[in-house]
Order: sequence, then structure tokens, then C-alpha cells
Amino acid sequence: MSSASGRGGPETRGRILDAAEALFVEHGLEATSMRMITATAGVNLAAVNYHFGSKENLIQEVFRLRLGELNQRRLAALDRVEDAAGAAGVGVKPSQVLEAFFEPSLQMATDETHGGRIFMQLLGRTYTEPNAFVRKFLAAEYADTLERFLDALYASLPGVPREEILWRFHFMMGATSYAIAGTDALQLFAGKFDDEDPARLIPRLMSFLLGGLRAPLPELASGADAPAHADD
Amino acid sequence: MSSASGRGGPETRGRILDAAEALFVEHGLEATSMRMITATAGVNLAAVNYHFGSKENLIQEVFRLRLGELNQRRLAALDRVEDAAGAAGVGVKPSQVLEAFFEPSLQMATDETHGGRIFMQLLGRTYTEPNAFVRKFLAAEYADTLERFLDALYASLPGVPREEILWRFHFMMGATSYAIAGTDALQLFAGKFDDEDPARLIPRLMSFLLGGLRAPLPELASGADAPAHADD
DNA sequence: TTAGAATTAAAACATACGTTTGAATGAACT
DNA sequence: AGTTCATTCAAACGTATGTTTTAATTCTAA
Repeated sequence: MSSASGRGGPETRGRILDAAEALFVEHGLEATSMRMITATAGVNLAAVNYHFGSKENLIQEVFRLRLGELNQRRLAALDRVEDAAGAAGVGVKPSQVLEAFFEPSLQMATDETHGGRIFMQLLGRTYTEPNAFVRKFLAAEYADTLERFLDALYASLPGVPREEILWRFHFMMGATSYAIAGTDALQLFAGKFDDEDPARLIPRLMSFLLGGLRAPLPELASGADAPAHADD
Repeated sequence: MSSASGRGGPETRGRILDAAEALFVEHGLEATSMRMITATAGVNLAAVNYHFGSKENLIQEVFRLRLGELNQRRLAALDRVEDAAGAAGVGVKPSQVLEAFFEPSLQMATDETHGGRIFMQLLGRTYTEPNAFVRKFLAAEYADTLERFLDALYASLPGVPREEILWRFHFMMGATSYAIAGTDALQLFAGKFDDEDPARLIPRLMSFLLGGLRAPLPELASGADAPAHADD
């Protein structure tokens, strides 16, 4: 079994991971067959089952590797922000929390050299993947990171119910997912985006997310009081 | 061939549509087999190919039916808003445009009696569906409606570049998609939502969307001027 | 060089898929 | 009654799936 790539194996394991990642994005998890993967990777069909045991294990491995790195970057960014604020004796700002969470994904998504862009498109799709075992696995991988960021956001927004923060975080992940899945995955706006420069995507999205996060709280279902938002 | 359900056919066609819709949500398009559909509908395996020709045609029919109704409601709502504003001699407000577009989806999504809720979950997932023919079809079905709403939004937001509106609309659809896919589809926040009352989802989301839409414009990539947003 | 483990290769495994076929059914019309 | 025609049915079609098996090969270490 061995760890990364056995001994001197001609990187068969790594080639499978790369090929699988790219094909998962292009065709989805279910629609990507073992034969497509092995053919693209230029290895024998049996290699996947030999190195990973099963297709499910391969999928998990693809996600675990990249998602682990992504969440590590996020937590490191949050650490830096909290340390700096602590040293200055002030609280962390919501915008800083958002940036710590979403910037790493966007950086990864717009990094052409790294295979990151491919992965982030895959990840965005997978949040809503119907496949039960994939969702369960993803939730487990995310749990700790999500917990820390929700706490940080809650601390940075006094007076906002935790419930509301939870929902807005959910909405923000949705907006980010679409931002990353982007203009080539979603062709609804085909031919309408003049400017797809990924460098400009980050400020665009961050501005939108901040606006949404700091929007006036909605009136609670009971239709009594005055509307909370300025109505335009 | 006949239109709705032939002559006295025991609604075989309709039962297939209902079963397919529910199964597509639960397992995805590719992972839902003809045998699952026909077994759930209680009809013969060959019935799908007889009534719809192929699985692809069945998928298209499922989407066409509900999406047609949804977009009709959206356009009707926009008509009402524009007529009222025209009669009063004022412009349409951005919040009104948003409500005309997103409220019908949320109404449909939270309507338990109708099969609407099921469909909206399916639709939210399908925007990012890797399957090419589904995306193409969806884009075609959406084209006219989207065009009208983008125009209305552009007219209601003087001074905001059309490019920016396009992006923010994209982001808003992402947030809405997650809102609808909701807490049972996406288990990342499992056990953390205390309040899943769908009636409160609408004001929650609308408040968030409005905040995002009206956020200060991002600085354009050139790192010159002062930041446009109040930084917290 | 040789023994032994790790890896690759070709082939077959059983199962599931979407679709097609041809006969049986049953109501509507002449 | 007989005929027609849309629909349903059981069965099989060919193809593709993930996985397993067995043999050949490559590399490592003594």
C-alpha cells in the first residue's frame, strides 16, 4: 500500500488522481468511468482498484487531498487575522473573516498553473451532489473548519442572532460556488460576459458577499413592525 | 402520440413524470435509471420509451413543464411591477425586480402541496450539471426570461455597469440555489439549523440578496483609488 | 545473481444500463 | 359482430459498468 507513491512507481498513483480530478469536473462523479480515468492517465484499468481499492475510495482521496490543503489555508488566514486583532486589542472585523474563508478558495480557483481551478469547480458542484456518501464525507471534512469560522463571524457581529449568521454563511457559499463554477460551467449567460478576468472576480464577489452579510436583518415572520431594510 | 394523456390512459404518462421528478432529486439525473422510474411509477419498463421516446426526452419534458410555469409567473410579476410604476410615473425599484424573479421560485420551493418543492431542488442542482445537453437546454429555456430581467435591473440601477449587474445576478442565483437545496440536501451544517421554517426563508434570503445587489461597487483591478466599501 | 515483493497487464467476471421487439390487451368505432 | 388502433406487457437486445483474477513484469534488497 505505501504512502504517497510507493517506491519508484512511475507516479501511476498521481497520474490517476490528476486524470480523475479533471474528468470528474468535466463529466461528474457518476458519469466518469474507470476506463475513462485509466485511459486518460495512460495506465492499466486494474490500477485504480490496486492503488485505491475502489472508485469510491478514489473519489474520497481526490477530495481529501485538496480540501485538506484548502481548509488549512483558511484556518491559517483566520489565525493571522485573530492574532493581529488580539495584539492591537480590537475585535476581528466581519470582512476579515469573510476574506479568510473565501479568498483561499478564489485564489485556488483562479490559479491556472496549479490544478486548483479544476478542483474548485468540482467542489462547488459537489456541495449539492445527491450522492449520499459524498455529502457525508464532505460534511465530515468541513466540520471543524466551519465551526471555527462560524464562531469568529458570530463574535465579529454583535447583536446578530447565530441563526441568521448560519443562513447567511450558507447563502454566501452558494454565491461563491456559482462564482467559481463560473461562466463556462453555467452557460445560462452564454456570450454575455465581456469580462471574465479571474483577477477581477475576487473583488467583485467579496463586495457582493459583504453587502449580503451586512444587510439589515429581515423582519421576523410575524408581520408587525416596520421593515428593516431601506427598500431602496 | 396525442397531447396530455392520450384517451383514457390511466395517467401512465403523468405518473412517469412525477416519479422521474422525485427520483432525479434524490439520486441525480444520471444515477436515476429507467427501471427505478418505471418501478416507482408502477408501470412497465417500456412505457418511458413509448411515451417519451428516450430518457433524454423525459428529462427535457420534466424541466420544460415546470420551468415554463415558473418563468411565466416571473414574467407576469415583472409585468405587474412595471405597469404599476409606469402608471405612477416612477421607475421600478431594484428590490421589486428581485422579488419578481426570486419570489416565484421560493414560493414554488416552499409549497408543500404542489410538487414544486421537489422540482426547485432539482433545478438548483441542475444549473451546475456537467451534462452538456441538459445545460444547453436549460439555457435555451431561460434565455428570454433572463434577458428581460437583466434589462429591468439595468434600468433600475442607473450608474451601475451592465457587466456588474450580470455578475451579481449570477451570484444571487447561486445563493438562491443553495437556499432552496437547503438544509436537507446540503448536510454541511447538519444539526445546526434550529429554524427551518420555510416561511421565514423568503425574507431571510431577500434581505441578503438586496444587500449584495446594492453593495458598493468593487474597485476595478487597477489598484489605485480608495476602497469603495466602508470596510465594516 | 537470485529471491521476493510490488506493480502492471490482459482477460474475464457478474451485473446494470437504455432501448427494441413482438405478442397480448382492451376500449372505440363501423 | 368485427376491425382498428393505441397502449401495455414480458422478454431479450447489445453495450457499458466496477471489480476480480491470474499471469507477466519490474524493481529492491540480500
